[in-house]
Amino acid sequence: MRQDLRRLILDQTRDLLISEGYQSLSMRKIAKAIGYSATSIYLHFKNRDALFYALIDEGMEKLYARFEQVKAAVGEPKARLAALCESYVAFGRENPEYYEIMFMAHTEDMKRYPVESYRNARRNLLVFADTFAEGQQTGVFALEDPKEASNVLWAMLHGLTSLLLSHRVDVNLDTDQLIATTIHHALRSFAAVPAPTVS
Amino acid sequence: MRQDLRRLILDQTRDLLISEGYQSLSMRKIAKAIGYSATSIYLHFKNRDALFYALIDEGMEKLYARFEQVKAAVGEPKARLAALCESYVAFGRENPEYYEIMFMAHTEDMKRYPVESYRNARRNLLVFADTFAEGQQTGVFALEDPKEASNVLWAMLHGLTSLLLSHRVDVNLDTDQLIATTIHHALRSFAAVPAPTVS
DNA sequence: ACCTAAACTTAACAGCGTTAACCCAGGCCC
DNA sequence: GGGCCTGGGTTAACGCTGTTAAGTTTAGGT
Repeated sequence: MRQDLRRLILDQTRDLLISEGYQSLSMRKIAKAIGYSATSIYLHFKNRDALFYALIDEGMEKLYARFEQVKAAVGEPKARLAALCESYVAFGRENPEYYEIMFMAHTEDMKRYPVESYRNARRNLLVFADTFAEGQQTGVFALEDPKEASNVLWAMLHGLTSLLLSHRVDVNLDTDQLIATTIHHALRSFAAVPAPTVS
Repeated sequence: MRQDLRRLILDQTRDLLISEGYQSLSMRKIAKAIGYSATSIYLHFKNRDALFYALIDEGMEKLYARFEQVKAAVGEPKARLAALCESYVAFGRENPEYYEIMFMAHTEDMKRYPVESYRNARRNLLVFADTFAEGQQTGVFALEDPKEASNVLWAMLHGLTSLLLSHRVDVNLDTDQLIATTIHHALRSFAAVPAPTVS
């Protein structure tokens, strides 16, 4: 069945991505993994990029599901924002292969990323923006534009996560400590109340 | 002469990188650009990665030169830190091709990045750390470890820069505004004095 | 029984990084 | 001067890559 093979391709590609990494992935390897010829993949995906886009979409869904859980569990905006931050970084560390294709894929690769997928991915940012807007109204956050604030926070979190995943951070630094400190500073920068003199 | 061709390879590779991008770069294209056979490149660089490492080193030098200028021009720690942040992001935007290979190159590609180059690159982080340490003593910054703080700040700046370069930021947002806000928040998170209630 | 359409395969193209083998000019030693 | 080595360069080739064109097989409908 048409849908079955598509599902099989996606699953095997994800497994290969996890086990062997993005770099060593090829259409022919995927073909071998699914037990079909390489060209059969093109019956289900326009090309290599389209296949990866589909995986990116899946990753975005996974991340969103995680955010939904946080949203349901934590009501207070400040605490929820903190939980979202931790959730984002944890997602990246637990699913490096997803995170890489989702947010670290090369510029040119993303040029033809479908608009509807882009909009779907944007939902994740909106979770941040909504929380910012909520906390802005209750006066716990100091910011001008929730949308802009969500991008600022995302940039901070993405910087941390991507540096960690690409092993560019000083090995002498404790990773968990660095994550905690970064999130602490990120949140502190949006806090309405005067911050303490020592971090 | 041996050194001349090495220089020519580096220059042409950089030019190709700028004009055609990282993705479409190949040893054979470089060869055509320098007017030699592809294999001649291997007489000067062990392999493709080594060639890129050399370019990364050049990029790190360029960035460092920029930082040195800031260091010389701005004495006060807080103002200097702000200038360094702006300088970092500006470097990324003005030299996207350098920034990409320096900080956005794929994980696996960096596994064999030479240790001495790594140490050289670290100098750039030290400029941040030194400024933090200086401001910490005079009491204008609230932080525990200057080294850790420099990594936190770097993560924030890198997140912003890489998202901008990969065109992942909402096009409706004004780029300069976003940069200003992000840097403002990043610095605010390290400020010792209580921050104002509105950003 | 014949036609069509879908699902899939084989063969091929052009390009990739890299290696092995070879060529050839210049300098050194006898 | 003849032999030899060496450094800088070459060509040919290997085994990859993504992708396309053409061909094959299979199932279903009339």
